[in-house]
Amino acid sequence: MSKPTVHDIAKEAGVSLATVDRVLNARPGVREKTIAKVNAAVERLGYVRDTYAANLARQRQYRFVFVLPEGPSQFTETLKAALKEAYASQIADRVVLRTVSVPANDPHAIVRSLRSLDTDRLDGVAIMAPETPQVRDAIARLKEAGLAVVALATDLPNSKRDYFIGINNLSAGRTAALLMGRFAGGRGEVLVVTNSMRSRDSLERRLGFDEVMKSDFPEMVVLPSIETYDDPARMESVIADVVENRPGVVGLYSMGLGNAPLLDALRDAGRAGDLIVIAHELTPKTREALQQNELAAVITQNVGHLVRSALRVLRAFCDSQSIFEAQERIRIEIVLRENLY
Amino acid sequence: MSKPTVHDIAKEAGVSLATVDRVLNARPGVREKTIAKVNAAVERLGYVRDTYAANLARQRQYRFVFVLPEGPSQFTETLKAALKEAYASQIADRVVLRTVSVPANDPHAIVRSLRSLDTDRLDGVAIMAPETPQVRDAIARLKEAGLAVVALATDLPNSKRDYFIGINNLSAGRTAALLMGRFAGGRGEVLVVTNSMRSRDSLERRLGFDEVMKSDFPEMVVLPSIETYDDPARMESVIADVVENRPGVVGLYSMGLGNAPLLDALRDAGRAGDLIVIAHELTPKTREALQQNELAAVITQNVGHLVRSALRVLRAFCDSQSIFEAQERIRIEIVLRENLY
DNA sequence: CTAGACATGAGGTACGTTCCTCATTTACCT
DNA sequence: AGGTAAATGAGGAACGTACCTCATGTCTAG
Repeated sequence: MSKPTVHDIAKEAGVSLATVDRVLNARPGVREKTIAKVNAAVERLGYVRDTYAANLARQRQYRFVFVLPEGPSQFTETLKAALKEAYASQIADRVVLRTVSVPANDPHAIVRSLRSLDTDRLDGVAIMAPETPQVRDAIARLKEAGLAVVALATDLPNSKRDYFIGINNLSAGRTAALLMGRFAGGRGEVLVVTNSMRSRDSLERRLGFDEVMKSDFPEMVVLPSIETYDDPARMESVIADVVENRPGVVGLYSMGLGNAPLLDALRDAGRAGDLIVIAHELTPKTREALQQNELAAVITQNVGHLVRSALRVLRAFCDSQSIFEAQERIRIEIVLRENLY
Repeated sequence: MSKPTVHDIAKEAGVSLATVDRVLNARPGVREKTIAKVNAAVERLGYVRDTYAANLARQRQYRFVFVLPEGPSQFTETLKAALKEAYASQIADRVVLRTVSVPANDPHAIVRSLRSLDTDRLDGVAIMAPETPQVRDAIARLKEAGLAVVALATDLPNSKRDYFIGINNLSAGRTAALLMGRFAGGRGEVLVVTNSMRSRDSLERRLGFDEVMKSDFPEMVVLPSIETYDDPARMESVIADVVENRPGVVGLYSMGLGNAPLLDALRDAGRAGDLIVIAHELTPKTREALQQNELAAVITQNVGHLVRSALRVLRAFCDSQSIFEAQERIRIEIVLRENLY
């Protein structure tokens, strides 16, 4: 009645416990025919390995480091909170976690941090950082040392990272465009702002945004991307310019970070709730703006999923197990005023 | 260096292993002073119980039954698939699962099924069924027998169920209205269809839909709900009527089940991709319709979350542990063509 | 036919916890 | 002080799996 164990498999297959163990753990020294017998028994009894017991016996420890951008970004804060939360749950069992903060805009500092990691006392690293040649080299070094490496939230596609955990930013941009186009009724001009176009995320989002705008809303005009370089004053002047000189602008797509200054500037200009504003990442600020109808929609990813997925994937790579892709795909979530949860 | 064990605690507190065990598991027969000593040691060493080992030793088994509506509903099918998937993962550890199908529209058959459950060999039940007085009574009986009972997807608010796992349908309706209003530009008539208004879900969605329509889009006209009683022919005639006699209709909100016949009828009438159609539940059919631009949006809940959450909550109630509400809240997801994942 | 390689069996220990029994110590009451 | 109840200690078995050693069985090449 209860779950079958390895002993049951041994009996069912007519072999010894040792052989069952050899087959289940892919150890050498078993004939094809015997392997088939054991697998058949597994199949027949519906055996599933008791991970509790297995991990206990294996005495496995996973030592991971999360390298995250420092500074008071709302996104990073929620990420750290999610990490703490995941650590307290069963997903982090047998995981020893450490977080390292690095200045996001200083490639050398990032590299220094990555190089200072003690690869002997580590099994995996999750990195959220912009891609530079130096970062690529540092990752190559980590991989050579045999660590599992995943890119978190921001991809590092040309590095040797094992996996990317995050949303497809092209799709995110396409989703934003579809919403913008439909909300605007397919007419008018759209302003696109970001803190920096040097970030891969912004580039990809812009690309996707343009694709859908062109194909689905050919009558709309998308203005060139404006960079604010995290400067609130610059943001103010951009918005002021729109108010005064651009009466045709009906929508605003904020691709990058820095939604707080944007919302402030809109309020100051008296255009909050009037323009169709679509932004990224659900934070306390954007949440409030949704409630106030100052944001039409927020496109976001579930940060809890992000870190849980990172942990699962790192573990899988450490054990050179395969990954259940469907479970690790991070969804592009659309949040409106009414589904703020 | 590695995690402290009960043995370390015993040494640190200067007591025996047996006493540590008594304290950790709140067994009687330990002086207050000794309890304090042990707890101090736990604190000092940062001991956390190894749940793997604990569950292994405890030999805990959770015997759950899922009572689901039978019949070839796409939603039920995906639910069952998700259940199977969850069963194979760590979330279902030490869980013995069984599924029971009941005819959704036969309250007596549902009650018969619920009554036939052997409460002695069961720890918890998840039920997806419309609420009737008889169902309420049957649930009361299950509770009296000491089982954990959760309502799945459809709430049973007046029964003695311990918890409801699913989305807030009022919010779902409100979300649909917000999308519909913004997509339609705040003008035009909206047709609302469902297979049956006898379902609480449809009632609540309609309520939420009307609320937002009235407050945010006062110029739009929402027509009375039309019931199709799962009859494709009736669906055809409803759509045909709109095409011929209702030129003012710009949008269609499908609140309930039966999206396949709806989409067929729209295609037949040549109105697919022309009307703004919003429906519920992501299934292969609605997924395809999104891709074809025949559906403007789908409002859905993640079925994987639904069952995982149900399993977690049932376990928590069995162990009379508290529930981490934030984790169990099922999100109202908005799916467009571009974030179909 | 036999050496040697390979396949399999038998049995043990370990992981961290739970839960049990039985013996011993301690504290308290009269 | 003696008796009794409560508190504590000591030790062991079990959970399901991993991993180890050593013995034995089986096949194949020369």
